[in-house]
Amino acid sequence: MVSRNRQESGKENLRQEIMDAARELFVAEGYASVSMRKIADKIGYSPTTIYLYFRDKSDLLHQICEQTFAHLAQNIKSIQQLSDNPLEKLRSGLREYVHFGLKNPSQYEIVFITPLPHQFESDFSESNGKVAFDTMRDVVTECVLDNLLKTKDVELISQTLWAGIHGITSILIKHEHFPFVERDKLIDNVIETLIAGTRA
Amino acid sequence: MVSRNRQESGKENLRQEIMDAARELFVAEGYASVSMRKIADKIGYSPTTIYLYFRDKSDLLHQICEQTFAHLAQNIKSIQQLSDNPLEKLRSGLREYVHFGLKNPSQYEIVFITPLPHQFESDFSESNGKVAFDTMRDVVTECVLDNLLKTKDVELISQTLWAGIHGITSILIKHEHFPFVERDKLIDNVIETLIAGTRA
Amino acid sequence: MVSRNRQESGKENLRQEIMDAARELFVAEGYASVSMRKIADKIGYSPTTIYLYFRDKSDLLHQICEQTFAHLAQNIKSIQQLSDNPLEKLRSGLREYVHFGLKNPSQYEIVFITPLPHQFESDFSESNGKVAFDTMRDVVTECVLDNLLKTKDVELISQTLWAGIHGITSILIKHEHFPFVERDKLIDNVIETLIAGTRA
Amino acid sequence: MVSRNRQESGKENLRQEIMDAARELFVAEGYASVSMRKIADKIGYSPTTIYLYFRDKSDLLHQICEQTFAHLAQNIKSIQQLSDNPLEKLRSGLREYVHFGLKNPSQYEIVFITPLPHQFESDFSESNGKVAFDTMRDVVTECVLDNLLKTKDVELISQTLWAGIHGITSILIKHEHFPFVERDKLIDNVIETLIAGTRA
DNA sequence: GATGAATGAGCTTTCATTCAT
DNA sequence: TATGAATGAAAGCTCATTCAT
Repeated sequence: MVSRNRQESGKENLRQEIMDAARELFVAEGYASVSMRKIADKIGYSPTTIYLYFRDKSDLLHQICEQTFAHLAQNIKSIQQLSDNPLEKLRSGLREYVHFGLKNPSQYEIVFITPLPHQFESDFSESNGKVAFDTMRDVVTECVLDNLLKTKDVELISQTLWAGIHGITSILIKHEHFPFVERDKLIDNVIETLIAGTRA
Repeated sequence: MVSRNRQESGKENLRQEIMDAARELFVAEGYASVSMRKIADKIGYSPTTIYLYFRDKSDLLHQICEQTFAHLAQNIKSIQQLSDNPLEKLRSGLREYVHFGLKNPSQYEIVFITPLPHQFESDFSESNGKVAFDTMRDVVTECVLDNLLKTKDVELISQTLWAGIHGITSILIKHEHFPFVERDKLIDNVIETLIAGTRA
Repeated sequence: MVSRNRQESGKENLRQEIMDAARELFVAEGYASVSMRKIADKIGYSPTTIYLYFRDKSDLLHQICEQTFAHLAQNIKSIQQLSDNPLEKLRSGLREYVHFGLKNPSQYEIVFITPLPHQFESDFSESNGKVAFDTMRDVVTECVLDNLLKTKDVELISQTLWAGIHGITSILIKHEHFPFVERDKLIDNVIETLIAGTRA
Repeated sequence: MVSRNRQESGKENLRQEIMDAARELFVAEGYASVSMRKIADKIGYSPTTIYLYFRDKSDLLHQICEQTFAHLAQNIKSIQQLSDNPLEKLRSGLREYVHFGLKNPSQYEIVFITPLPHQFESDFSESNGKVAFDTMRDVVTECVLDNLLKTKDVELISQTLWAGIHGITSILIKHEHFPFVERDKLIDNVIETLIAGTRA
């Protein structure tokens, strides 16, 4: 039942090990259904050990989310810096968002999909999640300033785009067995549809 | 302690009463956080009584979902029948999908969002959820036949649209506290953006 | 380990059974050191069962104390009613107090001796404990009105007397192995000394 | 997080530092409620360090009690030596007993009040507590020899007096929130009542 | 001499569920 | 049909303690 990988993993980053194990379990079974014991079992430590690294269960979840958000925001920024064309920056940012989700499904799920207890719902606006969203909105602003879009309501456009890319990301992650058309084609079509619908 | 409203409510169908109470609680507090006792208290019966009507807690949830799901398919169909214009049928169907999700967030979550214990894993493809999806695809087919869209790939278009409306529905449900623009305006914009991007 | 006495005890008063077991354990090991499991084991039920009769551990303790106080107050009153002479009423009340403690040592200990968590400390003034104390003070008042005592400070006298009878009661209970002189003689001497010292 | 005061305090005797911190915490929160971590935090060391000086938690308590107990016997003796008058020696001894208990309530509780795990059971008769009692009895003997008391039963008188002063000491400690009259006045009255009742 | 890392045992409490009636 | 009584299992969490360094 217990697979000890202390020696193997180099045991240096037990904290990260805990976060990884917890994230996967939270995604697989839901936050409320995952016990501290289950997490501990998964990494081969005692439940008590987790409390050496995290204040309590909700702190553990919180740290996981923040880490993922930071990761996402950073990726999007890096990608966007590769181009000067606002529209192209927008497109590449949207694409990176989806790819990030597909490359890190458990991280994406935990922050954007899995239903969490109410106490966590308000955290979003103060967290790195906001940073990631702001990154995208800044590019929308650029497009608006360049008169590239059919409306100047930056907030409305940004949220619309987010809804779209979150939609495709999450159904691809969650409904693995749905008979989707070819994955990249579908992603492209979603993004191009969103951009086309947003332009004149 | 609990004021019984059996006589008052005059309800004969205790089974339905239980489902209603449970549904409301699941929505308000989340499936995992609702105990059988809470449900029982809400309707003024003992917890034991619930087991006369439902095998266990998950059965109760399952019955609620199926019941509400029948409504989704039916609602979409009804709405679409109000118009002859294919594009209008498409628009009203998309809108109904979102509204249904927002009116029944707990059910929407359960089937489209939440990771469930494996017993429910395959439900989607066999459930009324699929029926609902097929309903939407049929209208897309109509639009394609009328040459209203920029591509004839019905499956690609349908899945793109579904991605979009699932996106807006799920972020509105999950990120309750995100500072969204006015809700109806956002929903409208998503749908119009999707349709505009799908047309010429 | 578990001695079931459900049938034997007539199982009617499980609530009282729990209180008795808990009282004895609290006295023997201290409130904080007694777990709900220990109490449950002692009566041969599961820990969960206790929660059918008491809100939580502190409620259980509270109920035990109140019951004992009521018992004590009632005994003192009954005894005092047997006489009309104020001084005799006082003497018989003091004696009954000591005898009550010695007849019900675990009950006496739990309310008057065992150190309890801070949350319980303020309860005393609002409880039946006050009733018992007031019973004694009323008789002191009678004595004062009859000019039988050397001072008229009713409160001071009452508390002094209480200190004395609590002292003899508690050392007789706690220091069983101390080489005391003959018990009744000692009790009598304490009470007579207190009364003599309180009179002119 | 904890400001170490090793250098600042300049204390060489960590052992004594631990005992002081522990004593204060035991008094404030009760033995069972004080964790080794709390003690360690208070002095700015790790919990592990305590085990370098004490076998375990109960050993720590034991050492504290013995240390303070030596003080009790010594204090009473010192006080009594200030007078030649037997009655005055008796009075000051009684007073010192009460004051000692109130100044060291946790130690007083441990030895005279609290039920202890059986390991401590026999401590009283072998401890400095008995020495203190003997000190008091010797003065009673002096008083009897001087014909100052109404009876010559030294043991009976001594135990009566002990009951009285233990009574006032323990109720003042345990029933902190009882609406006592002014503390020193009450203590004085108890002692004067005991002495008056013991004389003529 | 002192500690960081880790744990087994135990805590109070809640839960879904069963069973006799 | 409905329930009161009871429970096994498990939850999150804290504690005294150990061990390698």
